[in-house]
Amino acid sequence: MGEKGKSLCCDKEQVRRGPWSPAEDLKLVTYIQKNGHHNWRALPRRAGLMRCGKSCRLRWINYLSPDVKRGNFTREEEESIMKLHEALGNKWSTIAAHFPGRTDNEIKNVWNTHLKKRLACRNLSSLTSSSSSSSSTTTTTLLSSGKTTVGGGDELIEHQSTDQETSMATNNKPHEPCSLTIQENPNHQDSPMELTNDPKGLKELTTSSNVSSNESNGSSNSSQVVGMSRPGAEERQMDDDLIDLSGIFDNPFHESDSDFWNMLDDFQPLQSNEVQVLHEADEANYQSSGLGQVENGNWLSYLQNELGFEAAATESEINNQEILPKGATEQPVIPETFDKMPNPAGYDESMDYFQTWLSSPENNSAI
DNA sequence: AAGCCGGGCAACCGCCATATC
DNA sequence: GGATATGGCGGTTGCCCGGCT
Repeated sequence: MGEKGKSLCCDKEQVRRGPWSPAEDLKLVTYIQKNGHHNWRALPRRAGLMRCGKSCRLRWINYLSPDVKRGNFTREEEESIMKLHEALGNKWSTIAAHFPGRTDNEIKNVWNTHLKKRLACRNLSSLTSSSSSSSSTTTTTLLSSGKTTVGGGDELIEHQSTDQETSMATNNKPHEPCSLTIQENPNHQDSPMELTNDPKGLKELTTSSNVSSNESNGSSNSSQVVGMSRPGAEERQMDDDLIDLSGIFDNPFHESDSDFWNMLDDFQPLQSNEVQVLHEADEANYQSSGLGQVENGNWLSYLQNELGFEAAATESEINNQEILPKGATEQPVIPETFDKMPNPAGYDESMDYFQTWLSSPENNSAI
């Protein structure tokens, strides 16, 4: 290939770009659940998607895979990321390897949007405090706009870093301009905590291992909160090279705000001995990818039923690697309107969108 | 109420590494 | 060993949404 490095997996004239629609998501999930993803380039065509293979891969890895941990980063995760970044730099995939269920893209985003600023503030803070005082006293003040709980969204925390925090702020990367006032994520916790003038309470605020951050939309499903807290966590010294978080992320579905994932949650209890129909050649890959660890046959069937689809069942159909609409007997037919489904903003927030879309006579009849 | 602005994040782009022929 | 195909990674962009004026 003369143009090494160029992504030639797709013809830009032919592929769809931009946000993924629910229908596309479903197609991708359906296909991968049935066939695995041994060949990303061929996948979109076989799955009936007008997408670039790389786009499918990214969508799967970063969002649709059941292995992806949905939800917010805990304070500990954030601290771990900062430490790892200090040691590894922008090796996002390496950093992500320490956080099962977290993707490099997600960690990269968290770093760029939150942690980089926080670190900059800490560095600045440490400079300020070291020049003005040698005291190691933590002087955290809290400016509340009247609400009494964290999570109300209005609290500003003027934060001078602790010794522990400043000790981590050794990154030599350029600092972003920032003030010493940090807008704490209003949802940086699992449950409201009373704020008083009690310094102890303030300390808890800044060190609690139960707080979670980056709640993207504020609706937290308690069943999906993945606690990283453990006794003495705040004093825990991190391994420089390896942070073993295995066993912490055991729930493959962690979208705290998405009915889509909630619905999938509902089907976990239904996971059964249903045989996963796989192409033989794909099975090893499928299993080694970890996909096989999560038996999603039932929720897949549910989704397919919701859209009036049923999975290919016979060997020939499987070899054809296509999902057949109900009633179709030959070549797979992806309803035209299926691709014309709108992509409403925030569809992620409600799986009802599938039902709503289906409830439309024209859409339903298209299937 | 409407417009503006900034933050957050999903997705894309281009390059590199590795596998395969 | 070279050419090509594919996967993977990191940087960046652009859209959406909530808060502010």
